[in-house]
Order: sequence, then C-alpha cells, then structure tokens
Amino acid sequence: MRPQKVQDEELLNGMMSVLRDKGYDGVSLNDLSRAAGLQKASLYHRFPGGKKEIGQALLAYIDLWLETNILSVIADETKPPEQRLSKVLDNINDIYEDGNKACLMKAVSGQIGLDLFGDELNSSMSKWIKGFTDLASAFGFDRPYAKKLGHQVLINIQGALIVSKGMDSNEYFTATIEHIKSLYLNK
Amino acid sequence: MRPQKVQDEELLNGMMSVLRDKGYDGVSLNDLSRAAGLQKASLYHRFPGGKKEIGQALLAYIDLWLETNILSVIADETKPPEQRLSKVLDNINDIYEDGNKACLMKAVSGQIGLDLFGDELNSSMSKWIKGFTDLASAFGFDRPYAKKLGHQVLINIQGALIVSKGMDSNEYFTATIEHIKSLYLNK
DNA sequence: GTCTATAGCTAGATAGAC
DNA sequence: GTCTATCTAGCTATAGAC
Repeated sequence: MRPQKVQDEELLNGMMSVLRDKGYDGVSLNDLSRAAGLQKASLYHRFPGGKKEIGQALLAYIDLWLETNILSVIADETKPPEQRLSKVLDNINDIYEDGNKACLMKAVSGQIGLDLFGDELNSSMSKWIKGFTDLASAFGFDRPYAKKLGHQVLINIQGALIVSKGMDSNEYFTATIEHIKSLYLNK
Repeated sequence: MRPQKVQDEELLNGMMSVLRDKGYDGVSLNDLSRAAGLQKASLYHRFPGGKKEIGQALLAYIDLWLETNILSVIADETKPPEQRLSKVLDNINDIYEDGNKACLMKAVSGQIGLDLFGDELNSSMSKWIKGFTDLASAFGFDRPYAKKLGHQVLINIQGALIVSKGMDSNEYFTATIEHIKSLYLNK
C-alpha cells in the first residue's frame, strides 16, 4: 500500500476552509484540489463520489467537531453551567475565527445544497438547538424558555456571521457572543 | 423602436426570485433567462455587463424596495411608532414570504459576491440597521440601546431565514418576527 | 495512491440575422 | 429588441501510466 501523501485531517481542514469561503456552488474541484494539496484525480480516489461526497465528508467532519466541542461540553455535568457556557462560546469563537470565517451550514444552504445535504444540515442544526436548549435547562430556565434560547443561539450566530461579512467588520459577531452570554447569565 | 417583450419590473421580479433561491454562484444565465422570459442574448441587450450587471440591477431594485417599504415607513412621523413597527414587519413578512424565501443579501454574501457587490451590500445593510435604530429611538430607547436593537433586527432576520431553510420550517422565522416585535414593545 | 491527460459538458459571453 | 447559433473557458468526472 502506497502511503497517503496528505493525511485525512489535513486534507479535510484545507478543503473545509475553502468550502466555507466560497460556498458549495462557488467552490470548484480545482479550488478543493489546491486546498487539499492533491491533484483532482487523487481527490476522486479518496472521494469516489466526487464533489457531493466531499461535501458529505466535510459535513460529517463538522458534525464531529460539534459533538466534541459543543455537545459534550454542555453535557458535562461535573462542571457548573457558567463554565460550560464560557467554554462553548470560546470554541465557537475559535471555529468562526472571531466572526471572520463563514459557517459550513450557510455554505450548503442554497437550493442545490439543500437538495444534496438537506438531511445532514437539518441534523446538525437540530443538535445545535438541542445543545443550547439543554444548557439553558441546566441554568434553571423553564422548558419553553429554554427552547426559545436554544433557537435564538443558532439564529443569532448565523445572522451575526452574515452581517459581519456584509458589513466587513466582526464587531457584530463579537457583540452577539456577548449578547448570548447575557441571555444565559441575566436571569 | 421595437417594443420590449418583457417590461423591466416583470423581468427583474422573475430574476430576483431565482437569484434568491440559487444564490449568485448557483444561478446560471440560463436560469435567469428562463425566469426573465427572454433569451440569453436579449438579456445581454438589456444588461450589457452580463451577470454582474444583473446582480447590480437586482441589488438596486431591492434597495428601492428597502427605501419604500422600510425606511420611509419608519420615517413617517405622522404615525405612532407602534404602527410603523407593525407595518414594516408586515412588509418583511411579505418579501420573505413568511420565511420561505431567502434574502438577496445572503445570496450575494459569498466570496465572489463580496468581491463584486461588497459596497452595495454594505450600503443596504447599513440602511437596515439605521432604519431600525431610528425606529427604536422613536420608541424612546436611549441611543446605545437603540443601536443595539438596530443590529439585532438585521441579525435576527438573517439568522432566522437560514435556520428556517436548514430546518425546513418557517416557525423559526415567524417566532423571530414576534420576538423582534416584543423587543420594541416591552420597555 | 498519485499523477498527467483528456473526455464531455455547461458556463458566461458574442455575432449577426430579422 | 429579440432571436438562433456559436465561441471559448471552465466545470465535473474519468482513463490509464507509474
């Protein structure tokens, strides 16, 4: 077996970046190939299903990030809820590079992306919402209000990323993270 | 002068719909041509600059909608602020079809769209924010809080549209419109 | 497993008839 | 002003050498 020139993680990270920047429709296999450090034909060896399979792999990769950096942190009942909130918001700042980097979910939310990845997108969003709903419950909010908070976290983050891009300033994202924190802390 | 087969408004409305659905990168001139009811070459007669000029025309068309249906409503001091709020939220529900239709600003918020239309996008978003900031001032909120509300309206609408698409349910959008209303009314 | 080369197609854009 | 026909470049995807 000839060894892989580029390991899975490095390859996925490179392609993830360019897919988030350009969106599923805007990114080409040449873009992905360059970002991965492999020729197009080699990408097809790793992902026989082509562009669609690459999209699925990246959505699965983000889903793993979500489980590790959001859901498992929230579910860790050995830590106080304030500490869990602080940690997940730090992780969110990291992955979105303080608001300068777009979200993969947005990148696949066009008509074609919904056709190809609708189920995966729905699943990831449901997990975000459920996680932040559970966190609100851990803070002691009643169930209806906890659900409202869960929705609002995802909505605010997605909206703040779009507005930060459009206004060419991450102040909107930064303020939104603080706003989310205050929603949980100001009882 | 041979008469136009399709009038400007009809043509722009058709192209606007498909551009919002597919995004700037995802929409083709064939798509736009079909939606406009004109052949590709005829589109180039109307818009010599091609796809880019069509994007600019549609952004200008939305800007006109924004002035008419949001900004001028908010600026109408002959009506009480509660009535202006109610009217602009109705108009927002209309243009986004109760959360089932994507936003043009999101459709051009990818890397290529930002390159081509960054200034126009920034200008439109600034107007949204300023409008809803002014509306908050009319409700009597102090300036810092009014600015915060202005940001939050745009962020919440953009986020709610993405989440509604991803979750395949407009309940998030509908709840967000109600949430925005409550932010202004609950002093 | 990776590569070069290329097939087959569709994209955006243009030429020229009417 | 609109149309059919076409150009070139880029796209996704594949073939086959190493």
